[in-house]
Amino acid sequence: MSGGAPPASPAMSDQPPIPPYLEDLNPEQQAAVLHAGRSLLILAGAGSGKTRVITTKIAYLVRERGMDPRSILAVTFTNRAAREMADRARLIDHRAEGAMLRTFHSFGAWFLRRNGSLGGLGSGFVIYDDDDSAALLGTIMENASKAELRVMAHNIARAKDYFLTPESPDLDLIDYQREFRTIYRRYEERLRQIGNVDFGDLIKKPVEILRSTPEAARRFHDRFRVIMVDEYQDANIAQFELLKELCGSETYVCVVGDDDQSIYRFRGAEVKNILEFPDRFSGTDIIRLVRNYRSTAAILRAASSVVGHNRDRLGKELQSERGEGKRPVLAFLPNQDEEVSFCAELIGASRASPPCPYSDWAILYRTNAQSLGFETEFLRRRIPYRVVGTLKFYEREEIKDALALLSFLVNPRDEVAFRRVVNKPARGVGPATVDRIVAEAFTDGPDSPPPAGEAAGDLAAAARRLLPGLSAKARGGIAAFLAVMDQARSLLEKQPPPPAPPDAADHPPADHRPTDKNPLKKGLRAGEGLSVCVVSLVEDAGLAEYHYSHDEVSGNQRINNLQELANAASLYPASVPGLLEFLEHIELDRSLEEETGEGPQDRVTLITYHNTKGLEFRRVIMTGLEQGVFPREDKEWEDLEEERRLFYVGATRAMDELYLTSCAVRRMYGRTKAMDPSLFLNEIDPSVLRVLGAPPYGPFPLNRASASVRPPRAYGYPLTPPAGKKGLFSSDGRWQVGCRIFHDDYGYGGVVAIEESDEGPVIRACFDTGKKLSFLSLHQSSRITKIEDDL
DNA sequence: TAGTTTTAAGTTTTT
DNA sequence: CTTAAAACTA
Repeated sequence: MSGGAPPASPAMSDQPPIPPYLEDLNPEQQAAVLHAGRSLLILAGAGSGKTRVITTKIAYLVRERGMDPRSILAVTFTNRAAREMADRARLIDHRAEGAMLRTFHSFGAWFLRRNGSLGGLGSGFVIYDDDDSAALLGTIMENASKAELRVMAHNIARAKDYFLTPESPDLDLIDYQREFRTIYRRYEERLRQIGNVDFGDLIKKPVEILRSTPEAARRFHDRFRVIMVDEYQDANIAQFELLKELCGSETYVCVVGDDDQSIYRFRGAEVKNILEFPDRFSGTDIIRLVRNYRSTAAILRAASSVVGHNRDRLGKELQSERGEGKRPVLAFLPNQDEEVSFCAELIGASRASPPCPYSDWAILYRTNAQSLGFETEFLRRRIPYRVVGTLKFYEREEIKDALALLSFLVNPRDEVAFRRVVNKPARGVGPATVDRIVAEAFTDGPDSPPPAGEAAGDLAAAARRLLPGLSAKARGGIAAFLAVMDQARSLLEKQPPPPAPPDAADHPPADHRPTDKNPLKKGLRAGEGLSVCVVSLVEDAGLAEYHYSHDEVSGNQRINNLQELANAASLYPASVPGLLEFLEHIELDRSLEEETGEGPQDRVTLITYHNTKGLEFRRVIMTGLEQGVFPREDKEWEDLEEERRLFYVGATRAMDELYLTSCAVRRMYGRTKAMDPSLFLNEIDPSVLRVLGAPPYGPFPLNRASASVRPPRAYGYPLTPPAGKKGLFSSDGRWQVGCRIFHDDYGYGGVVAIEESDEGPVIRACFDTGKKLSFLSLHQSSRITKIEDDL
């Protein structure tokens, strides 16, 4: 680098000399870091080092400009990005730790905990997810099917994305039906009475509060002098409004985005936000980052040619700084099993000579369901993998039940939680009783404002009031339920008064009694902190016993899941704030923490295209490039353009090698369906690809020459036992005692005995999990595979 | 009414 | 093929 002054704005003339950690940046990046005008829009292509610019800028402001880190707010869209940004900024200067780095939603929750009262919200609110919203709508739309409720919940969520209230004229754009407005209004009303918020409220309510309370706005403008937004192209209208309200006249705002990477339009993201940013924030400077440090030129060419077919884009050409590189490989495969095998073979082959770590590989797919095939096959082949994505863990019945108990504990107005758990396990409390309690709790009429403090809508209090008038059965059940809640609450409240920070809980609560009191309790272990409360609640409410006795096999798993939830809770203090923090964390970040230690760290990544944003891998396989899968359905115009951007995002994750796979036939809904190659494949100049195989109907139109390349060999592995091995063979010669097998459900095992019967050989197998299974050789289930012994 | 069996439906993508 | 919702039985 020349060492000359970077192109900075005139105001920067009194700059100190360039610190060493800036010297590695290219001139545009440096300019972005040093920029100090009014507001800055960074148009940053994939792999152009935008995260680096933001983190460096944070460190620079703290270190060179003497800025108080607490006055810096950086907003991202995913928790992963927030964490990574914090880590990287801290590496440059530890003081950057003091900056606030959060997702939009987590920031909204943080704001509302402190300022919610300005909008009629207590600090003890719980965040409703889409399922909870649908459940609440169920109390409004008496006889609607689950599907209808979900559609309605979705529409309301979208209305909030667009910052539309039930009164907004534009509401018709979401759903033109007359009832929508009414239901949305009633939903808001009920949510307000209950005192909880949904996802959309985490953005929308702060905006409303900042607008209606200038003092609050001023406080924020005083505190946050610098605001940065990453992945700005994914901001929706409501988030844009929030950004505007957070910026005072003195606030420096810097947003970073790439219009080609906007992939959340379906969730209300508006590319307009980028295009119109300079109009909305006067004095905006624009810096473009087009040098790509991640991918080879060959990969960028393939990625660009697809997104280049989009009409609505600013248009830019990324310059690779990494040389030409290998041509991406496009493989046409017969079906999805071959696709899975192809991936496994590629990965296997890369482990030869200079072995390539598993973690260099990522397999991308369009829908989460597609991970299944890879998982089973990789398990079988012992290829270590990790699945990135939202965890189904929190969708599980037992977990949701436990969370509902906890939610009700902190907010006794939570009707959704109450309805879910008051009679589970059965306590003889029927719907009629529940309805009476709810009515009693919320009778104060629709337009009387909820009195502060004294619980209007307190369902526990209402239940207690009604107790004498209930039938004996219901009375007993309600009393038991209330007693459980009371006991759990006492665990939270009579904690030692010294404010115990999460990690300074050096005196674990005295009594962890695993099994004492009740012999039926199936040993849920309480650890530290909040887990004591979780375990107590789950056991006393009878949930543990309920699931345990329900069914030996799956019951055990459910107990394990509950145990895992309790373990997670042990990181939080056993107090009401601790519980709120725990619930909020679960609601807002459902990706599980990287479990450290367990299993190998070197693993292949299985991930949806959407989830890859911000990540990079040396080798990427983009799967399912078929019409209907990717792009999904027959999308048109904007929708199709969004799918192209998604392709672009996926392809630009690859540093060194890129593979594309397309199947001729795919199983869907259990039926086999013939597939056409993805439209995107036609949009890539064939000369930039190396093509293996051919699509089902005639040659690949754009590359007849390469199409003649011999198709990949049949992948798979031996199904016959290695010759010359001793052992007891079945009469049909397919099995021998001692041979290893794999079952999709039970895992690895071995054949322990072979008997002959009228219907042929009977194979008796024992699995490593302890499960035993017998089956006829003749009727070998497709779930069972014989595998070669590792000798 | 609770728990079971039968039938229908369905798959984006995420905070 | 899996999962959720309606239908049915004890």
